[in-house]
Amino acid sequence: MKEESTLDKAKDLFTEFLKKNRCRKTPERYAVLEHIYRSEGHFTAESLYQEMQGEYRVSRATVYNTLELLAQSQLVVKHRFGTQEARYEKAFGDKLHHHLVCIDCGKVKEFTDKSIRTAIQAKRFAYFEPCYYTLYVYGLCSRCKQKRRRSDENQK
Amino acid sequence: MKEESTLDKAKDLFTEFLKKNRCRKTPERYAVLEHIYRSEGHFTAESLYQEMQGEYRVSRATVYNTLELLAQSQLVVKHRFGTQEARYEKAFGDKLHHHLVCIDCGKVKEFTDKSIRTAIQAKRFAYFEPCYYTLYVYGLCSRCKQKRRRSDENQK
DNA sequence: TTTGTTGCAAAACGTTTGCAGCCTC
DNA sequence: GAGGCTGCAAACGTTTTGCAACAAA
Repeated sequence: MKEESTLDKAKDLFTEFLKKNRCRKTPERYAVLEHIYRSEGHFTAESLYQEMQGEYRVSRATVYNTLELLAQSQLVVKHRFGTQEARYEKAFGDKLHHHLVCIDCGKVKEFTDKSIRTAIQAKRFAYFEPCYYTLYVYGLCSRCKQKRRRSDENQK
Repeated sequence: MKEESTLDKAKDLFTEFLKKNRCRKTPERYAVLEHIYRSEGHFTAESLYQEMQGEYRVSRATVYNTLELLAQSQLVVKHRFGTQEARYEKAFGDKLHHHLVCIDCGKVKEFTDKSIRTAIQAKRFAYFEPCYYTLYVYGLCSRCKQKRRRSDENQK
């Protein structure tokens, strides 16, 4: 039995999703999916659009449209860390993780925690069927914490 | 000893915060705080602005400015449930809670869970000082789940 | 052949900003 | 009195939309 790469599996899942929802399998949609699954880390709609320009010609509209489909099919997670711009990341094949967001500089770090994950996944809801979840812990990164301390001292 | 209302306590905390950050105590800022703490549930910057018009004349700019200060002082939490518009809720005096967000209709429900809360609050980070956190569980509310089931059946 | 999808540009939307005047401190 | 804050309107950046052309089914 041949081993399938994460990208291949993601493609299969996307195809299945498109079929189920009677959407067309356009090359643009697969190009977006490929680009995302070949890259690492977070990205924005605009950064994705820019990066893809050399490689495959897609319009911004299609990028947004495809991201919406990928989010619906849970191949991508859409984040809003308090800023105006939405940030995305691939959701399949990666370990589940949570996010630390610095309230001063906006930097985002990831972390994992088994007991948190277990507690959340154990939860059952009477009239709600969970699909996925996001946990953002807001606070100060060490750099910004120091900055604040310094400016507090100056104000005395 | 006189009992202080939640609103009074919130005002005191806000005053303290303003003093600490060398901001002015303007009537507009307190009007916004009062309105928020006299209302229930979620709101947007625009809905807050609209609601306040009869009661106290504040500009949109001041509403945004004050919401920012209230978020910084943690008297208000700012949420981004995947939509473009930010949603806010008061953060002081209310029980800590998490959110269920329907991915089809966007409706938001609250829930609490002690073991989740405990797990999150127990977590320590090496180079990060947490202030607050948000947990959003995305999924389908019972109504939208039924709707999907029906349309799936029709498509067969 | 049908009609969902595309690219493009314009529009919409929520939010931020610049500025003159006001009012805390 | 100084300068932070206000209201207003214009500007901004992100996302959505309308439309004609295209291509998947």
